[in-house]
Amino acid sequence: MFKLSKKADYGLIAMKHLANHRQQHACSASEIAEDYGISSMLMAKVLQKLAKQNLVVAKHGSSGGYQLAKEPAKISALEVITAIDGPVLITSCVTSHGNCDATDRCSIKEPLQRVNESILGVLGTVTIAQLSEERQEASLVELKGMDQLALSR
Amino acid sequence: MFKLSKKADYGLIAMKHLANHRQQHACSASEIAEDYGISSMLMAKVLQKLAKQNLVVAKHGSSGGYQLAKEPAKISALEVITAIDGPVLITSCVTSHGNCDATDRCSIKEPLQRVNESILGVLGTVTIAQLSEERQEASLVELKGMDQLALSR
DNA sequence: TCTATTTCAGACTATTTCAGTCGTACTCTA
DNA sequence: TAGAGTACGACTGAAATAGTCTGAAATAGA
Repeated sequence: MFKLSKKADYGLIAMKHLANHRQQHACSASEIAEDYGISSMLMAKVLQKLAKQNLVVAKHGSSGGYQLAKEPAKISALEVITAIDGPVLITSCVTSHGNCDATDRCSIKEPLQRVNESILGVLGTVTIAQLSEERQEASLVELKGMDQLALSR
Repeated sequence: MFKLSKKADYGLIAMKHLANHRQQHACSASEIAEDYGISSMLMAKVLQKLAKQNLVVAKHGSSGGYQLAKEPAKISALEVITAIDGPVLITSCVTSHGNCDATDRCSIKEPLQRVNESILGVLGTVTIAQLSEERQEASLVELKGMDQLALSR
């Protein structure tokens, strides 16, 4: 279809949680998992992937856990999603190694790549900070403005 | 992940093909399928779905086939994709019936919905006509401009 | 009216992907 | 050094997807 994987969802939730608890101690995977009613095993897995991409920092040992590696405003949703699910590719053709068996015939590839970039742009624009600020007018208006632009012509 | 299904791909390819052969006779499913090296059974299935949503018109009988129901410029990629894969929903939470079992806790839903709308906007902007015009400067520039807008801030 | 061609519809199978679990090893801190 | 935590890969079951098959109805032309 055209959906985020659940893991990516969880990743975004976790990032938001960490953003809201920046000042405090590191949050353990199970702590976050409990807050949202998700299996702690699974949340741990998601956080591991985020840690591998240096989006969060892991702190071992007792009273350990995870913390954001950067400021929430400097982490985009796109980064989180790609960290977990790999690169965002709208079609399988789009990738560089031509696994599209109709390379020359599949004439739709090139324009779709452009669409893909647009979507990357949208996802890249949204930051964790925007997700976590509860419903501050500024960001919502900004996003809304963008919608209209995209729709306008 | 975050990909179009192959069927949606095929759908777009078929629509483009039909757009390029508008003036001529109706194209049969197997004719299109052969052109792109896809199983004709599968292509038929895809076209059936498109016909059900009134994006193409089917003509039964010998020398029958499919034709576009509207002008290529009036059909968006979004229409084609939703016709085949159903509504585009970035998260499973986003749907109206709350199948997100953490409705009140999953605080990420609301901002993601906004992102979803942006993506719908992008897909709704791209028309079959734009896909089929080989590489006419105008449309490319327009799309490029949109990318930059989305990326800029 | 007969036949060939083509769409239509839905059931069916196979394959791939995804979600989630488990087990074990490693790393800190108290 | 014990307990709390991360790290990582293998594994399983379920669900979505891709693709096939069959039998029917519609149409054009001989």
